[in-house]
Amino acid sequence: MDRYEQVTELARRRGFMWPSFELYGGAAGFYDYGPLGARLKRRIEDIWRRFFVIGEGFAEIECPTIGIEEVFKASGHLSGFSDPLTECKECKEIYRADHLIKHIVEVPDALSAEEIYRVMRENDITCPECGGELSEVYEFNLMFRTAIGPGNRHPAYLRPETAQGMFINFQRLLRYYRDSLPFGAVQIGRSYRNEISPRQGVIRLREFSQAEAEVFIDPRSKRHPRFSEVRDLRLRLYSREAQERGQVEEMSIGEAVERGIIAHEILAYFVARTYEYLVAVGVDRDRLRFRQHKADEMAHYAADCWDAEVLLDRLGWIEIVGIADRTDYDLRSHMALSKANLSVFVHYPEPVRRKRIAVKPDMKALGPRFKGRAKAIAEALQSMDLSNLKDDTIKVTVDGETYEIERSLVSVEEIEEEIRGEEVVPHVIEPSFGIDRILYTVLEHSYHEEHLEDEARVVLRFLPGISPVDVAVLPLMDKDELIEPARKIFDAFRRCGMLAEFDTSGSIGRRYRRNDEIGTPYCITIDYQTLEDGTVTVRDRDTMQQIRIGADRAVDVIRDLLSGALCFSEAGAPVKA
RNA sequence: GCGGCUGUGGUCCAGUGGUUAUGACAUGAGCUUCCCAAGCUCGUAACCCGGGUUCGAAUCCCGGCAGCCGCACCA
Repeated sequence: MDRYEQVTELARRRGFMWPSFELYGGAAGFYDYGPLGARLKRRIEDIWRRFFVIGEGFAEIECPTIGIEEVFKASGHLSGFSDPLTECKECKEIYRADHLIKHIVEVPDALSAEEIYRVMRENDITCPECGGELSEVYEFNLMFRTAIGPGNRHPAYLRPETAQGMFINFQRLLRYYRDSLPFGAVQIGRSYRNEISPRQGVIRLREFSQAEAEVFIDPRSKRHPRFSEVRDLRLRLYSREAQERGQVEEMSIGEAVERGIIAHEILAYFVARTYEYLVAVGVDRDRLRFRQHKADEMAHYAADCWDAEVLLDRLGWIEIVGIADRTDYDLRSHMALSKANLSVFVHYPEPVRRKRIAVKPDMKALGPRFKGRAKAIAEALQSMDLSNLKDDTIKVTVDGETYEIERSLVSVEEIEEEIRGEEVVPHVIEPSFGIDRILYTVLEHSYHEEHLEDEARVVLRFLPGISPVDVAVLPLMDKDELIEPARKIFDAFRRCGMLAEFDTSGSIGRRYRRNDEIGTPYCITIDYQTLEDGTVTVRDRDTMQQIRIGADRAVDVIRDLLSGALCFSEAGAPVKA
């Protein structure tokens, strides 16, 4: 059994995650989170909120998981997110149709399915495997399609990313942030991709959870005001050039920007924050690197992209976060399709004064004379070069017709104007987190097997605050006189909102091991000494050491241990083994 | 989607065309003043689904589903 198998087996058995629809034989690409998994996921998401919603001040919103067709027309997912496929009628092999005509057509992407099929027939393309006849070309779109209301009048799709929710709410968000850049909005939620063949458990799902931030910035400056906070952070970078050499480089964030390895401060800033977040949820920093996308693997919207990758036992390096500079691609696309103005007026620090020659046609005279065409003629006059305005009569051509206008009907004056700012379409920096993959990584990187004497101890070394259970309360024996005081402590934890488990079954050692396996950081045991002097033992998951503390301090001590305010060895009197 | 391998209690595994499907671990109840998966007693619990062959199928055959490996796919 390799690590992947051990972790998924444990996760299944102890209630972290289960294949969905098992009762009816299952469906690939879907997973349920069990009691411990759902809690673990919530905690991973809550820490994400602490970093990005609270730490960065990005507003969290929640949008429908179903989107109407226009959204994905604009986003490019309707055309760019699908592949033209063809099938061999003989051997049933399936091919990317555009790949088969690559050597004939320069840009097969630009062709429709019908056009590709026509090219294939004209060139007698047959199955590369068996030479059989190929079927008509059909589009396989990775989006799940549905319809709003009865009939098929309003096609809709399950969203393939949460990002579009932030883009289409851009005007509302901009208003919410009182018309000023930069600002960010985030969403944590489900997305859907109808993968052709999902495998590897929770790593490639058809329904998955994303946490995405869309940070709208002024495109004129990609500096970050808090860059100094992360400048000295060192991490492993695997840039395009480094990949050519096959050599990962460790360097500081500041150096990466200075050397132009990461394009700009803002992208680098979020690479750094992503690193901090991943380490804070329990990703092993020695199995974490940031890899730059090569030009040909970039998504259709991205200008630059860095992935956080983790090393997993069976699967190798796996992407868990993508940090992309989406530039103004999305906002411009939505502007073009919706005709809405998705730009921001940015004020200059100082208004700029500028002199300008203004041509003013006399509309009182032009209006009655040219009626409906007056406006077009006036505009033509205004756009004329001054040199054309010297003669007594001015000739203007509008829509192929030439009009003669007396020079006296046009006045030219110099005006001074104040320019206070300009309209810009913001660029978007997008850190996009795959929550399910992060959760699996946390499980695998937390998994430890220890060999004590001749038995194995399996421990999930979750960081405090991540583990699904905060503390277990264990009466040494299943006796009323021990259960009663134990219950009191258990209730005290619950009243304080801490997640405690109460367990009387089996021997104390067995219960410790059970809690090790689900990563409970501390166990409190109530024994006969408790009845005499009111103390209980606290056992530390990682060292298996114990201390004695007063039962009345149990809640405070555990809370401080979990928050890191208190160190275990100083929290109480040590218990000799 | 294609090809190969696989599918037995919660987990790991044994097994056979024919009585009541083997075991370990886990799990439930109980006993044991029991601090690191101890012991004892008694329980609960499975042949992936559908069809076919057969007197009889969990076993053989076909199809489906799921998992693993390879190919393709993964904007």
